[in-house]
Formats: sequence, structure tokens, C-alpha cells
Amino acid sequence: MFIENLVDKTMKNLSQFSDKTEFAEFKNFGDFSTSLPLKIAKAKGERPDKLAISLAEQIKVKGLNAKPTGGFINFFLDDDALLFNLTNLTKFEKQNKTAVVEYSAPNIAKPFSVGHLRSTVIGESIRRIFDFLGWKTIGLNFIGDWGTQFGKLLVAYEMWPTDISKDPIKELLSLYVKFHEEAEKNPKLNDEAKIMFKKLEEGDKKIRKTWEIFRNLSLKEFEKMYAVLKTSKLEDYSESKFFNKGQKIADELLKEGIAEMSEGAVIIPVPNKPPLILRKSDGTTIYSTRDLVAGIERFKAYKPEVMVYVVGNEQKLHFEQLLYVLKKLKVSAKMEHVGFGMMRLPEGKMSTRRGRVVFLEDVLAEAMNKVKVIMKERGVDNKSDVEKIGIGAVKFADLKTNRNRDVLFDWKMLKFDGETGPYVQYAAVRAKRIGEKFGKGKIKILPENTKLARKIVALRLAVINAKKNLRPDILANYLMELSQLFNEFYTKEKISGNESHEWITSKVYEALENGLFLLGIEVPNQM
RNA sequence: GGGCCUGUAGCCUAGCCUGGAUAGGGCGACAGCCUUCUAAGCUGUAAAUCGUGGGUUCAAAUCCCACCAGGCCCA
Repeated sequence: MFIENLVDKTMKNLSQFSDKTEFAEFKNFGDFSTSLPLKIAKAKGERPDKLAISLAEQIKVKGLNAKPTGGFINFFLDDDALLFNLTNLTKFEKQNKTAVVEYSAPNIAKPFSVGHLRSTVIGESIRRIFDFLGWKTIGLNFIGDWGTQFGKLLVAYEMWPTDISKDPIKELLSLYVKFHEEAEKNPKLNDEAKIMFKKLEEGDKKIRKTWEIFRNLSLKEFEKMYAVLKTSKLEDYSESKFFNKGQKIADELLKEGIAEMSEGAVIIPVPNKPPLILRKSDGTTIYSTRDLVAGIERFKAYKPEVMVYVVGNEQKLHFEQLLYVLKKLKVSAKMEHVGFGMMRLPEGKMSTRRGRVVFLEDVLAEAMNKVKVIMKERGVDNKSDVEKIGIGAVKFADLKTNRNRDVLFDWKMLKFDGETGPYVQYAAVRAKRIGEKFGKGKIKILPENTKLARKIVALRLAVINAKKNLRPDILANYLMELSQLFNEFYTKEKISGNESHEWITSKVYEALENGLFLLGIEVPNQM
């Protein structure tokens, strides 16, 4: 039986003694543990240690040994269960379910900054995790290519014609920055931009053409970035695809009484929160309108069980409003906003407007340079490995702390020892080398490798947990722990020649390789 | 004005949802380990008022309240 089923079964068995439904925790004392005896001892007026012993006797789950320790019960897979789970380490049943994950979402004519990296990397990982667990997954790229900022850009382009074909994004960025500098002196420019955008929305051919050029050049740049990052195929869900449906839906919802007029605007009230605005008093729609349309459309198109939005925390309120309204409109998928802290600079928030951004390509280039230096010292040199390691380091750093805290960008972030991607990759490369020596032989769990074997099997719990909480960092931290344990094992034990050790080592590699893949990180050939 | 998030050794961080077993790691510092499977590694030492104060509990980093600091969001 698989470890996750053993956990479930045990929890179910334990639930007859307490109404607390979830109490089995994965701790270091057993394959998993519970403090239930402590919790219910008092109510029953019994001693926790005695209760633990009697409970442990009553809970007989095949495949598990239950060891009472003080007020706790620690559960260990027996050798058969352990071997079964090791053998079928990465097997998961196909689920007939679909998850739609929206992530990356760069803006046209703006650089792919280290900030966008977070969404791209976290979203990709979440998607791969669902995939791994047997789900069907769709990745959506909700590209920001619509809104007043394009009016600004178009005005700027008219004022200062520039050749943008060479380095389109940087050229467009500097036009954008220049516009804002100029608009500060001459506020009339902002009005011009509004008019320009209005024309774009009304379908002015010439303007539309220019906008398309900007758009296509930007998309090409993004594609390059996705190729480097090995991002899975993303469906193009550009904002502009939904702009003309925004007005319609505002009218419809108004008619149905779901939306209402307020101070000339069309809004949908949200309990205890500001309303979702569908149409401003000046008659224009905003991004929440387009987000709403896009949400409805994707639900219709893919009939997903789960819809995930991987967008920074600063949009939290927006998504609370959006998801509330979508639910009200009978979008019955389980919807989640996966937020994350923003990447900030010591000078403050990154700002495209002020040209205060760190380009992702620069960060990746710097990472790879540092890797090259180390490789030279070690006398190895291989271009594809340099990429795998450099990008792996950057991705892992971002995934390990998928949290709500903000991250202060610092070039010192690029590290290669300690809790880093390369550390895990290094362990994987080592494990691969030796694991490959295993041919065919009699396998058993030995006292020297049982701890490691148990940690390997915990991969399944880590992946399941990462999916349940939509948190790749759970997996990243697990891989760190497994790598640490393996490196320890590697230095202590002579592995080669011991079939059991070799086999376990091949399983370490299997766990690390698969786990890294789920984070979007590749294993180099040599380090 | 209202709302949300974050605060754990010099630095980065796990644990907080679901309260329990010595608060785990890592960087940096210090002391060691390459004639034996790759030292991007391993072993050890020093380093923590878990932001502050109160409360709930047999038990609080974890739950509740207030405050402080930083960040974000809303017309």
C-alpha cells in the first residue's frame, strides 16, 4: 500500500478516538506521527503514555508498525511496505481531472524582470506537480497587452520615432520612461494617451497596426525567455482577446441584476470588500472586466476542476473580488489565487515607469558567468551544464521560499553552496553515478540505509502536500533534506559493491530527478 | 481612514493553517576531513529575549487581543 494511503487509513482509524480530523503529522520521529494520546488523555482522565500504548495496540494497519513513545505514537512502514513504495516511487494513478493554471503574465513592451520570474517559475512548478499526480493541465498566459499604457506608448512612438526592431523591449521601455518624464512637465500628454487608447479600442487601423508590431516583437522576446527557462507551452490568453466582450458582459450582468450602477460606474458588490468594477464612469472597462471575462471563458473552454492564478500578493484583493464574482456566476471550479511576495530593490519597489528594473536576462547571464568560473576551477566545461546549473540556481532560490514575504533583490542571492539548486543537483549527479552501478540483485533494507530509504518514500507525501497547498517550496525543502541525508550517507558508507546501498542510491536519484523536474530544474551530466 | 501580509542567531530561512517530544536547515565565523564511489561535499564549535506586552491552555514560535516596525492594497 502506498504511504499516503497508509497515512489516510491511520488517520481514519484514529478519528474514532477524537473528533479532530487531521492530526497525523509528518515529523522526524517516525515515517509519520501523532500526538493524539496527549490530546485526549486529559478528557479521559488517563495518563498519555499509557493511552499511547493502548491506542497503538488498537490501531492495526497492515504495513505499519506503531511505536508508542511517551504521549506520542510514531508510525513506521514495515519492510514490505517500504520496499513496495520504493519500487513504485513515482507511480500515480491517472485522474480524470483538469487544472488550469494561469502564470507568468508579462506585459507587452515591458521587460521580463526578475519579478515575472517568480510567477513563471512557481506556476510552472504547480502545473508540473498536478501533471505528475495524473491530472490534465492547461497553462494560460494572461498577457497584459491592453490598457491606457499603450496609449502612452503609441504617443511616445509618434513623438520620437525609433527603430525598435533590434532590441524591441529595451527600446519600448525607454520610450515609456521618456514619456513619463515628459508627461511630468507636460500633463497634456496623458490626455493625448487616453485619446490614443480610445482610438485603438475603436479599431483605428493605423494605430492598431503599430500596436500589433509592438505586440509581436514582445511576444517573440518572451518566447526566447520561455525557451531558456524551459517553460511548458502556454495558451495565449492576452487581455486584448477579451476586451470587446467586457462591455457586453457589463450590460448583461446589469440586466440580470447581478451588477448595479454606482456613481455612474457599473459594479458588482462584494461582501465586506470594495466592489468589483466592471465599467468606470467614463464608460471604459478595466482589467478586472477582462479578468472576469477571461475567467468565464476558461471555465467554459476547459471545464476544469481547479483554476489557479499565480499572481503576486499585491493583487490579493483583486482576486478575492474576482473569485467571489466568478463563483457567483456559477463558475464551479475550485479557484485559488497563489500569491507571493514581490521582489524589491534596495531603493524600493521595481518600477518600469522609472526604468528601475532588473532584467531577468541579466540575472541569468550573471548566474551562468559565476557557474563558468567555478567549472573552470574544477576543470570541467560544458555549455549545457552551465545553463542547467545557473538557471537551476536561480529557479531554486525563487521556489524554496514561495512565501508571502517580499524578497529583496541582491546579486549576492546567486549562491551555489548550501541550500541551493546546485546542492541538490550535485547530490543527484553523485547518486546517478553510483546508482547506475546497480544491476540486479537481492534487495533488502539495511540498518545503515533505512533512514535514507524512508526519506526517499516521503517524496510522495511531499508532492501530494505541495499540490494540496499549492506550494512548490514544500517540495524544494524536501529535496534539500533528502540531498543532505544522501550526502551524509555518501560520505559515511561505502556504497559501491553493496547491492542494497546501490539500489537505494538509484532510488535517491529517481526521487531527486523527478523532484527537480517538478521544480522545472534539470540534472546536469557533470558538475 | 479602512483592509491584508511579514517580523525566528550578524544575514537568509523551516516550523504557524491542524498547539505538544531537545525551535530544524543554510550563509558567514572558527576548528577539522581529499593516495579509497566528484570537497559545488562532509564532521564539529560558537551564535536565538521566536518583534513587544498581555490573555487562553496541563502545554504557545504556533490560538486570541493590543501595540511597534517594514511592505502591500482600496476611492
